[in-house]
Amino acid sequence: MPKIVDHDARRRELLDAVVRVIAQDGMEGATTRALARETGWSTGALAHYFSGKADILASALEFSHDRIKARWAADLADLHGVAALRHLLLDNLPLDEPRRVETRLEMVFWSQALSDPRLREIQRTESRDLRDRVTRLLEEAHAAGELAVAGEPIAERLLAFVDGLSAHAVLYPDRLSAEDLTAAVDEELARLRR
Amino acid sequence: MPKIVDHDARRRELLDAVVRVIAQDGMEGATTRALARETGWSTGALAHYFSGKADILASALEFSHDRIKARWAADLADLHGVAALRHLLLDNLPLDEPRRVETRLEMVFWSQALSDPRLREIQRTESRDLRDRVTRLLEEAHAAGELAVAGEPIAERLLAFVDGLSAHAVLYPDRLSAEDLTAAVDEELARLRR
Amino acid sequence: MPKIVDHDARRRELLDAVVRVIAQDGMEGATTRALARETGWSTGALAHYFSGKADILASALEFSHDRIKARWAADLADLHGVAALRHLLLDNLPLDEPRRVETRLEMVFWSQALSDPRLREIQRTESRDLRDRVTRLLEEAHAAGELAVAGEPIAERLLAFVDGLSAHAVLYPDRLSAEDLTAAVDEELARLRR
Amino acid sequence: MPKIVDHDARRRELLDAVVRVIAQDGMEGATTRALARETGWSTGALAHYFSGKADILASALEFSHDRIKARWAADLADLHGVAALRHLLLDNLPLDEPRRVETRLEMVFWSQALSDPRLREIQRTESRDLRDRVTRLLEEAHAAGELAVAGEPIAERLLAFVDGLSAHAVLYPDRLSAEDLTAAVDEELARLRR
DNA sequence: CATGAATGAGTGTTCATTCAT
DNA sequence: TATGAATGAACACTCATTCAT
Repeated sequence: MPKIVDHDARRRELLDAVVRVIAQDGMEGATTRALARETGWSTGALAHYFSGKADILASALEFSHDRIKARWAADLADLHGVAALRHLLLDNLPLDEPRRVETRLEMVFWSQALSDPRLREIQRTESRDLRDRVTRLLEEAHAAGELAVAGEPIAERLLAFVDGLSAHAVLYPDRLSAEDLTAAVDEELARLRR
Repeated sequence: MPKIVDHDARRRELLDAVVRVIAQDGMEGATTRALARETGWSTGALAHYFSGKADILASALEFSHDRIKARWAADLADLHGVAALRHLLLDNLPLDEPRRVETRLEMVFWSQALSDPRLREIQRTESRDLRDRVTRLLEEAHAAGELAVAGEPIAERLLAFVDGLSAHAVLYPDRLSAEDLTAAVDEELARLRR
Repeated sequence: MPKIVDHDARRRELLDAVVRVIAQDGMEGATTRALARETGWSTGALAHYFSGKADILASALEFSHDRIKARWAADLADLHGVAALRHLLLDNLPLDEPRRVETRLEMVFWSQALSDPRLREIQRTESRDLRDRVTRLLEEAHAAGELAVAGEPIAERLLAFVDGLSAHAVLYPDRLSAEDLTAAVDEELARLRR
Repeated sequence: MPKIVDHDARRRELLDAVVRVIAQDGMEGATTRALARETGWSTGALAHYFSGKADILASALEFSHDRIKARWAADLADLHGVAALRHLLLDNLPLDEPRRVETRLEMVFWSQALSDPRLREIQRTESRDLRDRVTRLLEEAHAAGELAVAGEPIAERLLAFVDGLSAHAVLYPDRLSAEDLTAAVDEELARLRR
């Protein structure tokens, strides 16, 4: 009997390394050799799990999103209304190193998505899901009397704000500390209460 | 008798084409050959004006910023306070095709800057200048009684918001129209009046 | 308790699949994976029966020849003189699909043999055996008064003609039908009668 | 002013080397690196003259055919009837080293053509042109009273015979000398006179 | 015996750069 | 100045082979 590998588990293990490389060195640094080196496997090994580089990249983006959503599922299970909303928004900010990696990855893929329809579609779907989730939380909080307003346009702007803060925070870390980011979100939420 | 060329004028002419290619096809599409083709010159010709590809890219980023700042110098000359502030913020949004090109370019360079210190430094400087300019306009408007508040942190957040909106607008054009973007800025300014 | 496998029978079973792949997709299509897939076994299984790819290819060539010779042994048992000769020559032509496969295989190996001494030696031996067999049949027919001439040079030319017809027939199927091929051989034999 | 290269002349120069490599080492030996080495240029240089390896191979086949046809144009200018026909048929045989190279090349491409429609089409066209040319020479000789028969089927068989002889001569050089090949053609022509 | 995961050298190709003209 | 031919390292990818299971 040959060694049997859990393909999905191995893919996730590989993609974890791929995400690190892209976040660290950008798309130019993400050569197949560099990816193989970071995974600890040979270049040929990647071929068993991905159909090619485009598949690796798209899978890495999906993997990162899946991991984030799994975290939300765990973290938001017991939260509701504004508390849940706040948690979700803060989770989208580069407040610690793992999330700085996520933000950097996301920014690299924003750029790629501008000229790659497949990546753009992945991000479109993910972003819409997040917006809808925020919209629902806004409405939940509004129904509970926690917020004075709700609605998709507000969700839209909140997320744009969060993404703008995230980008600035990783590009200009001396200008926006974790506290600044948290305070910015809290003040936005405070405004929505009025 | 050597041909006399206005180096700086030629550089700007070349960089205009470079900016178009990067905004259109991303960094992967910006090969030296593609850049040369778009400029209408040969690859060797670019070598007379730039020390290499890294120089072309950095120069393209600076060129785009310079052109934007020149536009501000012209547009903001007769504007003051909130009117100037509003114009500046709206100018940072992809409200028309030329500025969509600028936003796309900027996003490509955000990604590059994450792993390229030289580009990051250029953006750092430009971004700080813009933030300081916005801070001054806020204070000017506050002094004139147009705004209830002012200060660098507000400038910081305004610009983060504008960049977040810009990114979302080019990535998800069906979600944020030019009117949505303008309305978002106007409501932010309205809030600052209270 | 190891499984008992008839090695030679298994080899022939594998080689039958190998021959199909080579005849169908050429040498470039005959990757170890493609061969394994067609055999229905894993790549590793082939390693138990062959020392490597070169061995697979040489064995495939020999296998095809062996199968052809076994067919002759059966078909020619009761034939003599010109009748046997005619049968043998026609058997070398791509008159039906199985023999088109044989011709295609042979042509692929002609090409390989030009730069592979081992394959060339196999073909040399097989071709000489066939030529000698044809020579003997010519002499048998001549002795029986069926033919006016005999001799090795005639065998040589007959076989060159048959191979040329075979190659043309598979390369340009619209130019040489099965009937054309049969007629060509029959006219050659008719000439030898005079 | 840059060095200006006659692209077509350079292509022919490169293809001459490509033909040598393929005839010598077969298709497996014709790696881009090996081709570049034989041409005396770098691998990148080939990219200036060919769109890729498939283009190199197809061009090499066409180049060889063009060179052969140019030779015919020169050699057959003053020949007519059977003399022209004889010259043309003998020219198709590997009677000397340059034509052994041509035969080897042709055989490699026969094999490739079996699984490559583009190459097959090139050979189809060339082969049909040659057949038509032979048919015309047969009719010319027949009209001049030099031959007792003529017609396309005879051309078809003559060329199949010549190709079969060619293949056997390069595969089994000890069995068919240049004299044997010449004699075989001459006897075929003698038969057509009766 | 049989598997298929893993290897890494080798492939065709692209590209920033150099430089003779 | 400007050209574009030429380079050769680096790229993504394939493949015959090995081997632990």
